[in-house]
Amino acid sequence: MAARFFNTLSRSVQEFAPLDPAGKSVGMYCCGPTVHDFAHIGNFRTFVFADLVRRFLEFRGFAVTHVMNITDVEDKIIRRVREAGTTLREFTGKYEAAFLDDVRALNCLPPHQTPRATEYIAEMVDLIGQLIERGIAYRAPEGSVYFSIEKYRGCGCKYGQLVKLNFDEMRVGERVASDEYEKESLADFALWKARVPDDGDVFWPSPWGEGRPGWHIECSAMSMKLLGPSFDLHLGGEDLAFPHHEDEIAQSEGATGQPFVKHWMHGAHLLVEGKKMSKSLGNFFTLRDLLAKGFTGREIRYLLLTAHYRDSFNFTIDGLTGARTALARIDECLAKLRELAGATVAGSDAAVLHKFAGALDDDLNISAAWAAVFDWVRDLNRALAANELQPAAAAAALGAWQRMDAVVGIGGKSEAEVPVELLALLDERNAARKAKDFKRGDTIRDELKSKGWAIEDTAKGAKLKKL
RNA sequence: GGCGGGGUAGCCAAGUGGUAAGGCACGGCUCUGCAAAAGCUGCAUCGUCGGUUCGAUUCCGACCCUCGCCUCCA
Repeated sequence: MAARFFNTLSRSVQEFAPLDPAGKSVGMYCCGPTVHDFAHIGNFRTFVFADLVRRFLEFRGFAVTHVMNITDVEDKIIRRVREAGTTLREFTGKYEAAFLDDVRALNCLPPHQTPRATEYIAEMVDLIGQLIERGIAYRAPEGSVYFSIEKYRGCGCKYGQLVKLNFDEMRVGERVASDEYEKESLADFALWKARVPDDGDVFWPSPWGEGRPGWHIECSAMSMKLLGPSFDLHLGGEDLAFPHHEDEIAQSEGATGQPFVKHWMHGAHLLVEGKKMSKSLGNFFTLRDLLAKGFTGREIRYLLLTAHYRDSFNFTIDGLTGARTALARIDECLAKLRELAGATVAGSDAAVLHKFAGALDDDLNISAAWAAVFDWVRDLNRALAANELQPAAAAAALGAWQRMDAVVGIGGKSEAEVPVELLALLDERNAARKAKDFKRGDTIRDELKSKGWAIEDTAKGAKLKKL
């Protein structure tokens, strides 16, 4: 079965087939962070979504080249650099490093390339030059360069591929910044922004004067440079569809005359505690905030991966607590399987993999995929409880889990090493219980608990588990 | 105003023209000296009103509510 994804271009679910004639290589670009602050949990939903797409394509045998840009020059960044009295590189470096730490904490596979906008200025200038040459872009008197949507349409290109636009009804220009009044048309957008005093040291030379690139041109220049003028897959948050991605298409196709991206996928936004995230509501969480509350990256990742990527999702602290319990259910089962399997080696249990992968083939139906996993866990638990599972079957189950986990990236909880002095306490409690000195036994149990370890009395004896 | 998503049990969330996956929470049971942990197990008629149909949560229409985009935004 082939993977089918919703393509924003066609507004329908269609089979994913890469441009590569061999059907093997996939070029995938995901709009990355603007590094002006710590990224929040909503941002990470998109990056975890992109990571899922990449992992699933790899699971399906594609050789994916994953590119994610770092936007390290932009209005907000420049303002904050000025306010902080620091340099661009120092300022953005801090948040870039934090971002990369955060995605690592969420167990996202590192993209193969993470280009910084400021290192591709030459490519952007080239691209703008091509657009000017083709008469699609123009230089305004103050030195900025704009993309003309009218001229672009005039050469037979279509503006409005991702979003149905009705320019007569659109409230175009209601929020246009005052420094953009030199545009010929309100719908035009900046490719190159002329240097202004507030930019400080942040500017580059260009044939049109000193300045800096517009936002949209970054992604066109970097994606085409690294993946070619036409590539397979472009992802981002749903808010980027218009204007950012629409403008990327216009700039790229306007310059090259070739189709830019075959398949566009957009992830829906996150609500937090039922509301749009905002600092005043107190529901604005960075990843760091959540880690500081004691939640782990895998719990957060799991929760972000419980809902379909095209539906808005309500992220709550209660949900995060529930995620912890749900993961423990999987962890417990895996631990029992490992114990039973021992050194036995076997292939992967095909039935669960088939269900799991089939669900994801269907436009990444992750909820159905999890249902397959939990049904499987329940069946295994039944067999384990009835002592009916053979070591070979346990090994096959673990093999299947390994393959599924390569997609969901939840991992297994690592078994914490029990300190020897606690093991001695455990032995003492066992002895006390054997002697029916339950009072002493319970005292030790409480003592262990206060040290962060719970006793689990199982049929095979007492075990310690880290709380 | 234009365009596009949603409304399924206490919460999160799949899905289907023939009476509804999974997870969390909750109840019951097993295990236990008691607990805890773990396991098993129980728990909904699908926003409202009409229509089509032998039959609709699933199709059509209207309405209500909600979220997003319309040049800061994952």
